[in-house]
Amino acid sequence: MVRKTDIIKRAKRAPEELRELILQAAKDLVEERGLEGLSAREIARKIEYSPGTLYNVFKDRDEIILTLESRLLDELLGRLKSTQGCPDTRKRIVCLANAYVEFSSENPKLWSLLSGHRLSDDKEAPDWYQLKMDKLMQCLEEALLPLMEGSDKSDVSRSARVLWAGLHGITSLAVAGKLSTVSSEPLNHLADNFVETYLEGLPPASQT
Amino acid sequence: MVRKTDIIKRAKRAPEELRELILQAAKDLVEERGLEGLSAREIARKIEYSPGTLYNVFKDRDEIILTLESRLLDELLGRLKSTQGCPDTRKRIVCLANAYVEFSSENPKLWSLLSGHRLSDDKEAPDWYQLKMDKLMQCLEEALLPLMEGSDKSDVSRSARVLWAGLHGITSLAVAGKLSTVSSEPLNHLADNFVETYLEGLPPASQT
DNA sequence: GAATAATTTTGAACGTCGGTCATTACTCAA
DNA sequence: TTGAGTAATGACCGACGTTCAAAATTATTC
Repeated sequence: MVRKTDIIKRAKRAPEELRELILQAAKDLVEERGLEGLSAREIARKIEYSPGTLYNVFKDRDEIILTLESRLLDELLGRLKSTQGCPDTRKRIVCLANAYVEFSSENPKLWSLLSGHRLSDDKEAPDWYQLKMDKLMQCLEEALLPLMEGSDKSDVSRSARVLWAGLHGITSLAVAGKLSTVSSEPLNHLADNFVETYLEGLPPASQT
Repeated sequence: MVRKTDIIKRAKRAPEELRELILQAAKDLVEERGLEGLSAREIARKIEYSPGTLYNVFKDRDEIILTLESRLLDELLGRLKSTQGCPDTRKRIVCLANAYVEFSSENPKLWSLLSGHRLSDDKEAPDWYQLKMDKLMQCLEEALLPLMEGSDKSDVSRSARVLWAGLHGITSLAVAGKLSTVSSEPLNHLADNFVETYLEGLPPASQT
């Protein structure tokens, strides 16, 4: 026997459930078609709601994308934290870099949200986004600290940013296929070379 | 006395002239409103042609953007070449990096075409684009060569790519405002630190 | 000059998009 | 059962990239 609620189109759902449904569909869409393929209408089609519904849950398209980015950063942070085991300081940083590169390679289209998505108009990233960035940066700073005992806090902070930006540059160019016609050098070779050489070049730690 | 050709809307132009008109309008548009603000219709409005006309000159929007990118790369290459004067090898590379960073800061919106523009669908960058990249890379490789006398060609090539990608990462994150909530560290400090530290970390040249 | 051919420019039309909001469909407590 | 409150809708807006038959303009020929 068929109850009415089996047929209705406009199913009521718990708000959280709907939110997750939207985000999952959005993620799938990006994974298979990239940022360009992510449209409100397409999400709506996937989850069998009308486009308007999305705007009861998210302010706009940017907010959906930023939420995906946020979760990406969370996941990345998790990966980085789980590489803390290595006793040797340098190796630990190389591990961090490898985790970063590996993560970016696993799903390039998703990853490229982080480098490819620009906010419309001139509005800037929300606070929680910057906070997440800071956490990531802190992770790098902590790993760097033992190598830079004699340096200012600001030096450590600068080096962390340089490492971060460098990895970002390598992965985002690689994902965009803009790094090399010929070389086809494995991504992690570039990343390893970068990290190892940079660390090697840091001023030797002075004991106090 | 008013001749007919003074009034007509549909002025005939030399094809090259029209092409330049379009590109100039496109460039202006990007400079003031970024990639998002660059629409075929808006270009057409600016130059007082109809949208269709653009498609007699360019295949599609991507081609216009790629042409802008190409000219950017040309200009950058020019800047890099004009810093070759410095006798000291290390300083010369630092100069290259500074030229790069300076160039990217002069017009951030234009610059961010290079990092922000993704080709639609899955079509890849045209050959001449890759060739230009190779030239840029060659420029770096030449500057690196004296520092890496004992190394393989492939090592030099790899280091050039790392330098390039690192600079790309720093400038593109900076342009996107994603590098630091607090620090507000001048861009060139990061770039200098990156280049100098990386160079310092390169294996010492072996004399043969 | 007129007449014809060749070329350039047009702008309406198509399908898409992000986003809005009055209307509708549904839920549930009284 | 009813009526208030909530969730979902989908037509609508303005804008987009792109196409293409038709129109306007220029070139060529007689």
